[in-house]
Amino acid sequence: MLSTTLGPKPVFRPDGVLLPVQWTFHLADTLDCGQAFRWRELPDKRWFGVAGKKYCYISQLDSHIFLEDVSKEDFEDFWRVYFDCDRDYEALRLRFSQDPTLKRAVDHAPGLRVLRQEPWEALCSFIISQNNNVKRIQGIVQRLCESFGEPLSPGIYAFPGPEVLAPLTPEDLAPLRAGFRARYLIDAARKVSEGAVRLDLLDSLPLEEARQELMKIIGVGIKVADCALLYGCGRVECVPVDVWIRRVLEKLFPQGLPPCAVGSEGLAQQFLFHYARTCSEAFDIRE
DNA sequence: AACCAGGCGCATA
DNA sequence: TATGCGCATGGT
Repeated sequence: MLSTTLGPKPVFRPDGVLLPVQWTFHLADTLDCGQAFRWRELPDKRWFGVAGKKYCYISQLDSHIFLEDVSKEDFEDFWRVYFDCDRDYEALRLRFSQDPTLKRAVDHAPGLRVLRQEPWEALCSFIISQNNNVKRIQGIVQRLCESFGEPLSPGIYAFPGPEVLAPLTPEDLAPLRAGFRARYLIDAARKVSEGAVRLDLLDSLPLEEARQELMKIIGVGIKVADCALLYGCGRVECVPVDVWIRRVLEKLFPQGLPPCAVGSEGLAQQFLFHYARTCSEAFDIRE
């Protein structure tokens, strides 16, 4: 599904980068659908977010997405991958539309994209996500970055690396108010920084081995592992099953996801997750 | 004031 | 293998 025939190319200008909306890219659906936790919509409707060691302001225009003050180099080296720009989402939409139920989910948010985040950042974010809600996940991640992340610009902080968190204690993390998840973050940081868990192998390992590698970490079960693999390693064949997806699968796909989703099940999952959460009466999956 | 939130670890059978 | 419970915190 990777394609070089995406149509209009990005336009590089001195004041930023323009992405054609023919790529099917909707900011709100993509940045506020529970896959990343560092994006905020500002009062002027721009979105601001930090990812890795980069940050940017983005806005949704009629025919383009505008990445403010982003250089061609930063786009090519970072945001292009982050925003999954080399995937043909129009072709994906057509393929998923072969199944009537999946089509409804895709039509509900056709501009939804699955972001390719940093593995460590995705891992930590979804450790924090367990038995938690999106608002509080966002708050904990923000305090984590403000407390321990490298300053990129006044008031803007990178996500702290594993080597920063590894020597800390749960008491050090108390200001995050992460609760029982604090010791999970520290265990993850220690094992990753010591090399006991190898994040660099996750995109090439067979899926089950990649899962087991992540599940060496206390507080990482199959769901958190699958989230790290899908959102942090581009493993789009991987389906994190949370309570929402479990209900969707039970009610709508008792035989499993349809053939048109094979190989991209994780992407299908994201459309279904978003549809179930924002349009539950259509699915009728609540009791 | 219980119950829930993109789960997981542990005890028990 | 399969349940059920507690877990920190904060919002309804």
